[in-house]
Parts: sequence; C-alpha cells; structure tokens
Amino acid sequence: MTFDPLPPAPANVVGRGPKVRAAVLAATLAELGETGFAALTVENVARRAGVHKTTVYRRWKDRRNLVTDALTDHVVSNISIPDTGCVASDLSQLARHVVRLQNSPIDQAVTTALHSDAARLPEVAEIRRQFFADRFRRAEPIIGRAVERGELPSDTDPTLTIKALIAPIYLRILVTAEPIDDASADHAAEITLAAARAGVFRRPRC
Amino acid sequence: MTFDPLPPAPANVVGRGPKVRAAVLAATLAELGETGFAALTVENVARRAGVHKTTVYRRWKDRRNLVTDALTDHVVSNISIPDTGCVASDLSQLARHVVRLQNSPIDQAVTTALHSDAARLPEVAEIRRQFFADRFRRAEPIIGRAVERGELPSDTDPTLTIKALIAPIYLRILVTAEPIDDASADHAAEITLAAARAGVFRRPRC
Amino acid sequence: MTFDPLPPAPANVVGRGPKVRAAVLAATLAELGETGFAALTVENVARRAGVHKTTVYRRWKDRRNLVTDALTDHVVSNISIPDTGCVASDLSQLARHVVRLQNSPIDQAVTTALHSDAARLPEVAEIRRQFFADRFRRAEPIIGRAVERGELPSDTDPTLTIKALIAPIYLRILVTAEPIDDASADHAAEITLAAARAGVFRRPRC
Amino acid sequence: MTFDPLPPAPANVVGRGPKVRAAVLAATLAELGETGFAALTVENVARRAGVHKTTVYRRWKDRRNLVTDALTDHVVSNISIPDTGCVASDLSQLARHVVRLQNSPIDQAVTTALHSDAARLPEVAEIRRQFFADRFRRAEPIIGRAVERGELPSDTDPTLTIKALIAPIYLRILVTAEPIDDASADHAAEITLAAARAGVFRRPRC
DNA sequence: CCTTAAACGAGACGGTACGTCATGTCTTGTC
DNA sequence: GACAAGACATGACGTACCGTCTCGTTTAAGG
Repeated sequence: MTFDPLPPAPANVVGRGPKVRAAVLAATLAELGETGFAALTVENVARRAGVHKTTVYRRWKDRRNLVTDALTDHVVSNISIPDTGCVASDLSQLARHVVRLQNSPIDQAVTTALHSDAARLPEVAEIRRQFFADRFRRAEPIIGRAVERGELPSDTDPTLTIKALIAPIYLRILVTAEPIDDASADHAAEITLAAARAGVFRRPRC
Repeated sequence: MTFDPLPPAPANVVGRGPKVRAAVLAATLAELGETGFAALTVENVARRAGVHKTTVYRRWKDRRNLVTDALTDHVVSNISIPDTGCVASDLSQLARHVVRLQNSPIDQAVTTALHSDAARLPEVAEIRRQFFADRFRRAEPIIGRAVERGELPSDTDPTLTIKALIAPIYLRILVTAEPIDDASADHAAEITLAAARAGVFRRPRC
Repeated sequence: MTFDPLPPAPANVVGRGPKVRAAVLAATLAELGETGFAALTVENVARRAGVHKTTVYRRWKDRRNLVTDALTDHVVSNISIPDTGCVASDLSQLARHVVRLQNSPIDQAVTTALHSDAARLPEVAEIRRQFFADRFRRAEPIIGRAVERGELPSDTDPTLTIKALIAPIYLRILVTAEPIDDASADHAAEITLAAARAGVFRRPRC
Repeated sequence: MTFDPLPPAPANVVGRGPKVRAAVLAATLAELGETGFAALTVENVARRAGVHKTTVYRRWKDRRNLVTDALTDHVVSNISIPDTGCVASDLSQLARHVVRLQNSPIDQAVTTALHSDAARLPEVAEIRRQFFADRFRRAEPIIGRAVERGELPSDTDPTLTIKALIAPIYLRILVTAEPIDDASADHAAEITLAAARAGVFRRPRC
C-alpha cells in the first residue's frame, strides 16, 4: 500500500508525462483523504496538482478512472511476513505491521476510500478484493509453520485465522473510529491465538 | 435499525405532512441502498417518493440533512439481549441477532451508508457512534451474568468482549464482502468465547 | 426587421420568463453586431444579458437555436409600400425605406448576420429567403399600378424590377461596404426606372 | 481569383516547403467552402492536407493568418477586359466573365468567405476592397471607349457603371442565392446599358 | 554518397468555450 | 397553507479545439 518504485508505465513516457501523472495521482489521493470520494472534484485535483483540468481528462477518462488508477497505483500488498519461530510473536508482528501500514495519511486515505462509496465502482471493489486475497495468501505460512511446530491444532485454516486477526483492527478503523496502535495489534493477536489454540479455526468450519 | 412505526413527528403534522415525510425518507433509504451516498440525488429521491423536489427542500435544508434524518429515523438500536443462562448461547444468539438485522435490504443500506462517505458528515458519524455505544451498553449484562455464573473470568470487560464478537461479522460485511449467516455468527461467538475464557478481555487491557 | 410588439410567446410566461427571453435575445443581437456569428459566445451573451449560461441553455438548445431565434424575432418584413401615383416617386420612396431600415445598429447586425456564416444554418437561410420573398411580393403593386398608369411597359415583371432596385443598395452594404443614404436610394431608383422604361424587365426575361 | 502558378514563395523554399504550403492552402479553401469560416478548424485543414497540426502552426501564426493567406493567394483579379468595339457587347462579355469566375467550387468558396464572418478580419476586408477596386479600375476603359465612340453620354462614371453592372449578379450570389448564368449576366448588362444611356451614371452623381 | 540542418510527425499541455446535470433558492399558480 | 411546477444562479462535469511547447524522425539539400 505504498509507492511502487518499479516502472509500471501504464502511460506514455514522452514530455512531462510521468511527472504530471505522479502529481495528479498524488493530488487525487490527498483529495480522497481530505474530502472523500463523494466530494472529490477533478478541478480541485487538477488545481492541487498544478495542472489544468483538461490535462487530467487527457489521461483519465473520468473521475472514476482517476480514482481507480490512483488506488491501483498505491495499493501494493507489500506486507512483510514475520517468521520468529513462535506463532504468538508472528501474529503480534503481523498485526503490528498491519497497524503501521495505516499510519501514513496517504494509506489512511486509501483504506478509507477502499471502504467508501468508491467501492461501488467494480474496479475499486476488485482492487480491494485482490488486496485482501493477496494478504491472506501471503500470511498462510505463519499458520502452516505453527501447525508444523505443534503450536496450533492441525487443520487450522490459515485464512480464517488471519481474518480473525485483522477483524478487530478493521473494526476500530472502520466502525468505532478508534485509534490503533501496537496495543490494539497485540490484543487482536491474543484473541486470535486463544481461539486458534481452542481449535476454533479448524478446517471443517467455514 | 428497523422501521420505526411510532409517530416521531419532528415536523409539522398538518396537511399531507407525515405521509410526505415517510415517503421521502423511505425513498432516501432506497436510493442510498441502490446508488450510495455519493450518487444520491435529491431529484431522484423526490421522483421516487412521488413528490416534487421543492417539497423535499421545504422539509430538509439540504441533501445532507435529508440523509442524516433518514438514517436517524431508522437507526434504532432495538437489539434484544438474550438471557439463556449460558454465555455460549447468549453470545451465539446475540451474534445471530446482529446478523439477522442485516438481512433486510433497508438495513443493509443503512449499514453501508453509515460506513460510506456519508460518515464524513458529523451528524452521521454521531449516529453511528451512538448506535454502537448503545449496543455495547445494552449487551453488558450478558458478560456480567457470565462472570457471576463463573463462566468467564472476573474483570472480563463487557465492551471489549462484544467488540470482539462483532468484529468478524463486520469484517465480512465491510471488508471481504462475504455473505453472513448463522454460521458466521456462531463462528464469531466461538472466537470470542475462547478468547474470553483465556482471559484476553480482562479489564487492565484497553 | 424591427421589434414585433405582438405577443409571440414561444416560451412559457411564468416567472421572469419573458424578461429573460427579451434580455437574452437583445444581447444576442448586440453580440452578433459586435463580434459576428463566428465569434459569438453563449457565455458572453449570458453575461451581457445579466443571466447565467445555463439559463440560456434552458430555453435554447444551443448557440445555433439562439441565433436563429434572435433573428426570427427581429426579421419582420414590415416594410411600408408607397403609393404616390408616380412610379419614380414610388421607387425612390421604397429604396429610401430600405435604406432607412439599415440605420439602427440592430438592423445592421441582423442584415450582416443573415449574410454571414450564420446563413449556413438552414433555419437562417430560410428566414432570409422568406424575408426577401415577402418583400418582393409586397412591392409588386408598385409595378402593377405603374403599368396600369402606362408609366411602364406592360409585362414588366415586378420581382425582377424590385431586385434591380435593391441590388445596388445591397452591393454597397455587403460588397463595397460603403455607407448608404437617400442619395444611394435615389440612384438605385433611377437605374431601375431607366431600365424598366427600356423594357428590360418585361416578362419573357428571367 | 484562380490559382496563381507563379512562385509567390513568401515562405522558405527548402525542403518540402512549397508542397506543404500548397496542400494546406488548398485544404483551407476546401474547408472554407464546405464548412465556412466559422466552423473551420485547423485540425481538419491539417488532416485534409495530410499534414500535422503543428506543421500548419509552424507556417501560419493562427487560424486567421491561414485563412487570410489562402484568400490572398487565390484572389487574383486576372479579369480580362473585353474590347469588342461595342459597349453592349463589352458589358455583356464582362458580366459573363464575372459569372464564369464563380463557376469553380474554389472560387465560390472564396467569394463566400470574402463576404462571411471572415470579412471581419481587417486583412480579409482589405483583400476584398483591393479586389473590387482593381476590378473597377481595370474595367474603366470599357466606359472610356464607349464615351469616345459616342455610345454613352460624356461624363459617364466608369466605377458607378461597373458597380451597377455587377450589383444584380452579387444580389443573386449573396442575397437571393439564385444560380447565375450567361442570361443573368446579359440581364445585368441590359439594365446597366439602359441606365447608362439615360445618363444615370453621369459624374456629378456619387 | 553521405551527412546535417530544416522541416515534419506526434502528442502533451494550458486554456476557452461548449453543452449537460445537479444543487439549493425563489416565485407563481393550484388544490 | 401546503404542494406542484419550474425558472434561476451556481458550479462541476466531460468534450472539442486553440495555439504553444517539447521531443524524435524524416528528408532533401550541400559537402
């Protein structure tokens, strides 16, 4: 969920191209954060990017494509998966990592946008889906190793477990609007660990 | 979070007043569900309610007030608190009740709206806050009775516990967009119960 | 080619309607006169009329309709046909009348517009056609009476004669851009009279 | 008012210069004829000339200069002055020549443009003025010879006479939009001759 | 024949105006 | 007196064209 340093180059590279593209996408995310998707205006984005309205429309068909592109660009599930040799630490570390990814204003804006009216756009919904699918998939080894080490019951479902881990965090972000910190992360890890040890996430469940 | 049949009548009662009011608010919720807050249009609401645009503006200052009022009217925390004599059943029942409250299209629309761009309106944020605060407060006795019965550790924090209970449900609603049913509810209850028994929700924590 | 005092009311009569309509049409003609059809801008017309752009578009589909309507409204062939008992005076009077109709800035603007790029619009071309057809038809009696009085050869074609009468005037207006006055009118009348007496306009000709 | 085969070369002669210049000016006149000055776009001209927009702007400062240059290039008063020894024939021949100059689409386009919104450009107005001034000047000998031969009154003003000659033709072109042919030309000549013989064009008049 | 400078193709850009749509205010007539 | 109807100012939408400005790439001399 941070800048992708690799050259994705979905647009042309001539002239001021790349600079304009970056400026407009950054402005879009900033506006998304400040005013939200519903109130986001192409003209404000353009002004903020120091660019003319028609320049935005030259590269993006409409407001929706602009937002979609801005989110796509910044939603990169580069989450790092801990491997401490102890499932309790692993879950805690993972949860803390998720929490930290919400600390920059830009990533807050992205998360908020992904769960706002923008999510009615099929492309945005798909971005969100892939983001979480990727996150669940990458976190699987944590549970796999824990099972191998005998820390968790065999048949413990990795995805169910990770969902349980992030659920309290997203409840605070999206529902109760409480701040999140390492303590919140550890709390979520404890809940998950207790449930996992009790066999709540064993496969037959869905 | 269901239709309130009682006459709240915060507006005038003369003429076609109440009928118009109800029709417009119902139309507002329907539009909220279909198009979302960002794309909600006073003209569409008016058309749907079989009423003229100016009639809407006569009663509500603007689009924001209309939405706020529609949500206020329908967000009524009339959740029923189970008392089965067993905390496992109580949590399961409560979770199932929460799930069922999402079954009507209108309540889905309300929940979606409460967590969409509309939540940037202070009034809507306040509605959401009060709704959940009320829900947590009313559910406290479940935990209290469980502690008294010795089913859960003393010092188990009711609010923390209930938050843990609803977290997986709201993750499915808001994040993963998965359908929710009684199984989801029971799963959430199991997680919570395991964690609670393990003492994860004891007071010192926050 | 002057204001039509009769209530044409092609638009609704509610609200500021008629006032706005008149203001916009007047502004349109003024802009036509100052900048011409090619450079006429709806936004400038609106500003000049003290009205918002969308108000113009509410009543007229586009720039073309606006211009067409403005011209229609003001092109009223209310030319008065002299009857002095002498064809020489009649032609002179008629020519002078035509010249005088070009004296107001507004009528100059209309004439210019009718012979500018605006005439590529089929509606404007039709307005012009009808205007001149009507003028030729109304002037017929002058020639008819002259023939009856024996002042002109029988079989003198009225339309041919009137065309010859106005040709030098319109040459000055449209081609040589010379000012026109009563002397120009009398000159045109003399040419026409000499030719008519010589039998140049007798029917067999076309 | 036809293609000038001489190398005017107001631009450089190196490279593809002359070919491009000719193609663009031809395309400009074609567009002038089809869409008129008001709707003429540089991009359409460029496309039609098989050239890129920037190539047009490299040679002409703007749309106005392009049109001006295209008209200048093609408005060449190469009218041939008849000398048949008889003023009646001379006038008829001259009129027929004027008519024939309107037969090519390109010359029609030029004439239309000269009397359209383009004429608001001072340069275009000047082109028109010079074109007609030149035509009147070159036609003078016709009248001079007629006077010498005693066919017309002494003091017959050549310019007035020629204006009278072309007036009916331009009325058909610009006002009544009727087709013109040799008959129209002869008719104009007859009118003019009758008036001239009657002394209508004697000098004191203006 | 081969280089070399101009002219050209391509297209992004800031800008003006277009014509559309929704907001929220207002007035007029009608039930 | 509340409502329907709808005009209005405002402001954003998304489009087309203007005229300017790089960049590479021909291409037609001139060495």
